[in-house]
Amino acid sequence: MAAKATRQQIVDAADELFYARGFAATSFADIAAAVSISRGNFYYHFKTKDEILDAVIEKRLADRERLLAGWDETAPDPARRIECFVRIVIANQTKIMAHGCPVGTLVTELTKLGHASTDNANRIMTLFRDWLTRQFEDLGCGTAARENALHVLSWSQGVATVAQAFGDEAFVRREVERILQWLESVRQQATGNP
Amino acid sequence: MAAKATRQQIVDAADELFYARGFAATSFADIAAAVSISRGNFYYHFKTKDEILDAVIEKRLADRERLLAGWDETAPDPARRIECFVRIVIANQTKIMAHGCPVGTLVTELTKLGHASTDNANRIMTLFRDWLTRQFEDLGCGTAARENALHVLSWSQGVATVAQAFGDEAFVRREVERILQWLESVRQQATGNP
DNA sequence: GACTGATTAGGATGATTGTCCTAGAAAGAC
DNA sequence: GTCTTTCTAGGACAATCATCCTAATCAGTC
Repeated sequence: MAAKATRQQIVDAADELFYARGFAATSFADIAAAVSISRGNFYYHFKTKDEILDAVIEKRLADRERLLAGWDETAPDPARRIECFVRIVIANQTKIMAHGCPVGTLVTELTKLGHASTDNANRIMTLFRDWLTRQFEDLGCGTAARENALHVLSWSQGVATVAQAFGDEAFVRREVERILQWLESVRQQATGNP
Repeated sequence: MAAKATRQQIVDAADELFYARGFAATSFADIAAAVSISRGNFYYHFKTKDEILDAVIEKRLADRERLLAGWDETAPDPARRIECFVRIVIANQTKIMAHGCPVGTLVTELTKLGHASTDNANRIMTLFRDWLTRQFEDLGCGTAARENALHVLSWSQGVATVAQAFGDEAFVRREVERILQWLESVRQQATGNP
């Protein structure tokens, strides 16, 4: 139980540090210091840095799956669910302006490093893409569902990058309004409902 | 002259390596090997790694300024100039799918590193933003010019990130068509011309 | 209370890093 | 041809890193 707690603490700390500083720039010592344990103890739980990375990816994946499943249950229709997705850039605005998108920046970094876990990290991107595709299908978009899903995903990545660069809150709000307006027009065209 | 050539070679090699692997993951030895010079010779031209980074940023900035100035001269109207900007994601598609946007990924990395040259790198982002703003102003968008500029910039960053993640060429083409359609509607509304 | 396995601490190791130094080669001035 | 400046080479340095190892401590069982 103490072990479980320690392991969980390590993954949580690594998750935040990888997000804030990047994977490569975060050292064993950094994570150990954040959890207040020794490097030796560290090695007992994770034999390599790549193992921690994979654990962090699994955690992030599980977190996002839970988030999406929650929206599937609570939001009444696909359009509202997509809106939930869109609004996370406002909910997480402060963190995004400081460190960008947790998913996009990790994939970018691992790709550049030629890291073996790149595909693994990409599973989170794929999760978002497929979930969004399902929502647009439910909305009645048919074959355009996947295209629209990638459009929303791409939109979120762009907003995160520019928000990080300029730290412009008003920009984020305007972009959310803009994409929601687009979403509404897609919904009307797909359903025929006003 | 030999010195100038060597220095230029170093900057060019660093530019490519920083793009392909990232700034932190590129070592002195990597750049030296790419140019086939010794680390000692290296130090003669650049005293610190940060100096190389700043030189690379200056080069990228100058390259982009030249690119934009070229469009200012060759393209007949602001809408066509913005279209030139949009189409670079197709022209550079292969590199973007491999390493993302050279500007966006650098800013993201330096921000995470808390690097002193973050603001410096952001000057390239700002260059794009201000140039795009000028184009939308010339188009007659008035106060919406800056908002539209950020929209296009954000669009390009999102496309680059998703293209890098999924390696989907068709997605890039569709997104270009989409934004050009939007651009056309903005132009019509701003100018009143068909 | 002794025993066993899980957990922790902290130092050792070898590789890599950015930085620095010194000596020699090249090149141009006089 | 000598001299001075510019350039190049290659090794030395301390710091940092991921990784590994060994010994101590803890918790639960008999």
